[in-house]
Amino acid sequence: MENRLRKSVAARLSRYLQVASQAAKEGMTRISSHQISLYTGVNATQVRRDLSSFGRFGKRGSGYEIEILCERIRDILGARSSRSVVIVGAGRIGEALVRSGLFAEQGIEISTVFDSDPAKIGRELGALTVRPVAELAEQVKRHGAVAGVIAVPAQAAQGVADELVRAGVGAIFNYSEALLDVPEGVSVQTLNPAVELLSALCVQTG
Amino acid sequence: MENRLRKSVAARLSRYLQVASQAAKEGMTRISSHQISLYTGVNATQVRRDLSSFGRFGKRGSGYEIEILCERIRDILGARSSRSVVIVGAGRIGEALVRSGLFAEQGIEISTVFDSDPAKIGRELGALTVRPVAELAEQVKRHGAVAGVIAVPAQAAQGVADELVRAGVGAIFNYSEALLDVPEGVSVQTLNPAVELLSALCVQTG
DNA sequence: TAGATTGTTAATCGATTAACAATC
DNA sequence: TAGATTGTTAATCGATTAACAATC
Repeated sequence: MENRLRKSVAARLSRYLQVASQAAKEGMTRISSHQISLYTGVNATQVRRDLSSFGRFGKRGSGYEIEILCERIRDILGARSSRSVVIVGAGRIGEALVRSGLFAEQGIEISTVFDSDPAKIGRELGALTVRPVAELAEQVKRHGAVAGVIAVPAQAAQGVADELVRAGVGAIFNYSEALLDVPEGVSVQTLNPAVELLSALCVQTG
Repeated sequence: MENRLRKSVAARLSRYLQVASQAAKEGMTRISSHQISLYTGVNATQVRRDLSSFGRFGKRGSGYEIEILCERIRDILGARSSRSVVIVGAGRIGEALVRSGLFAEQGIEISTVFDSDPAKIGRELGALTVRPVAELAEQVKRHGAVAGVIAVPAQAAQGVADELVRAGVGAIFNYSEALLDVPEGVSVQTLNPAVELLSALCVQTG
């Protein structure tokens, strides 16, 4: 229970940090709980409560100073993150993830990108080089990766999941449509743009 | 309140349908609330309650027949969906969405894909042809699109949002990192793979 | 000062969980 | 029959919302 609470708070803090970082990039210097609410969909009172539980760093009348806000949230999340993940599949989704600057912002390192297609191996993706899937276990261990992202076609997904589990990751993020079976103790989350969009569309236009 | 309840239920039903459809593709014929729970992350009791509120179509002892389950959920969602959306941006995310079969499965039509890059206009993406952004308002009206997906770089996102609003869509799904400002009455949801993954990672490994 | 927004309390609502009779 | 799973109830917990004093 204690753990569950902390996790849902951490997930929301992560969203606040993303919004605050982007707001800073767009030249804003202060942001209110109401604005954070607009951009994240999280209730404004909830935003204030989440933040105030870690100290009073808002200013009544003017909101939160973005620079301080980012720093504080990074501190709070930092204790529990600074983690490394690997991505399997250098296709559209894999590439979009690797090229996103959001991970670095939250102290999460994408340590390696794998693909099984010889044509893709060796290609540069941002700062990374696509490596052969055969190196998966070795690289996961070397970087101490805690999570693996599956961004391969559905028919290859279970095989990749098995290899990730064997390599020792505790969490899998599945961007394929496949239903993955993993041993107890390993968590799987299916997260693909179409799934997210459909759920959201049902909520919006229901 | 009534409306809010229905919407959250609709979003969950959408996830159940996605899992059931995929299970059918993988050759399964029956599925239990526990299995649906494993694959969606929604509590098994919640799954049973959501489904039983629309009638008793499970079989005690053996679970839900997938074919019947899909049919029933499609019926339930069908009443409120059968909608059309447009996608702006034929890059990695736009392409991933267009090529996903999940939309058709839920009676949602991706009616048009736009891009501003002359090199991309005219390209075939699945069954669609990439069209110039200049046609946006005309196409939104012709297809009665209720939602627009923004899958363009952050610096172009606000302009696209303005055009979507002017064209009359009520919901925007924002896959860029930009913070969008829209008039009251238009909903915006930011949904990008990196954001989703980061939130999920905080939940998993916090 | 006046206006705005935080931090916090209290009330309500929805989700989660355990439990179990009904029944396939 | 025995085993499994649904449909449903009851208890608990977290999220949402309204409200407002404190204060920048």
